[in-house]
Amino acid sequence: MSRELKRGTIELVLLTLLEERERYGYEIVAAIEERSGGRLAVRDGTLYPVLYRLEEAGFVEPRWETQQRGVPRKYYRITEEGKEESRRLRTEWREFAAGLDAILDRMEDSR
Amino acid sequence: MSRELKRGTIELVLLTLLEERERYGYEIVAAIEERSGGRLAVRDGTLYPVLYRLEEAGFVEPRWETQQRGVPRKYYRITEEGKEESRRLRTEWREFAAGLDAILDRMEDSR
DNA sequence: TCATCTATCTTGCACAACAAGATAATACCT
DNA sequence: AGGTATTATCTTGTTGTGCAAGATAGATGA
Repeated sequence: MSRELKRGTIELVLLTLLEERERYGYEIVAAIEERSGGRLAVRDGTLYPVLYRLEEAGFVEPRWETQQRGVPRKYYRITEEGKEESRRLRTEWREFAAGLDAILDRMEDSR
Repeated sequence: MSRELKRGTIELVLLTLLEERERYGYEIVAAIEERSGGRLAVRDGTLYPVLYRLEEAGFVEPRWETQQRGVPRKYYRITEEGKEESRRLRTEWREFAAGLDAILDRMEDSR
């Protein structure tokens, strides 16, 4: 899937997945691929910087968890501000998609 | 509307509008705003470089038209390759939107 | 011991949309 | 005629963000 289309949507995807429950980065990478039916994919090198941006903005809060077995994981929890931002981004996405579809819908192959 | 969301979609929008009929740059700016119900907007400084990219790729062909009155206009016509590209981008957009919606749809406010 | 897996993190790059402004021809108003 | 506004195209420099590539490190198993 084109890199450009993803722009501006990854934050919304992360916040949405974190609204369901706490997750750690590596887990989110897999969740995105699975939940989108393989249509979306994000590299971990992309994901971590996004999580830092969200953290700095106060939308998520991290918590280290040392496992019985395996490497320590950094779990992220969404904040109230994060939920608000998620709603805002979701609305913006829907507005955008509706606007674009309004242009595409006149094409003969349009759905 | 956020700058980032638009990324990668402007070429599709232009090709779609040009599939309907020949248009010139300044006209396209207005058409985008009108047809999207005011939800999308693109500046002319953004649009012209996109048209050059499309021209260089062989997806559109320009033609100068000197008006009886007013400044000369550069009309763009879509090529066969351009129509193919338009279909390809349209499919890609729908796949992407479907993938993203699959993630969003589990949220309680999800439509 | 060595490879593999899980997991986090960093650096540098690419590229598209935008702001801001330049240019030019014409139209309108006084 | 002169001055301002309108239509229209084009250019330059900035910015943000996704990605490739690689580093690090602990745990596990052959």
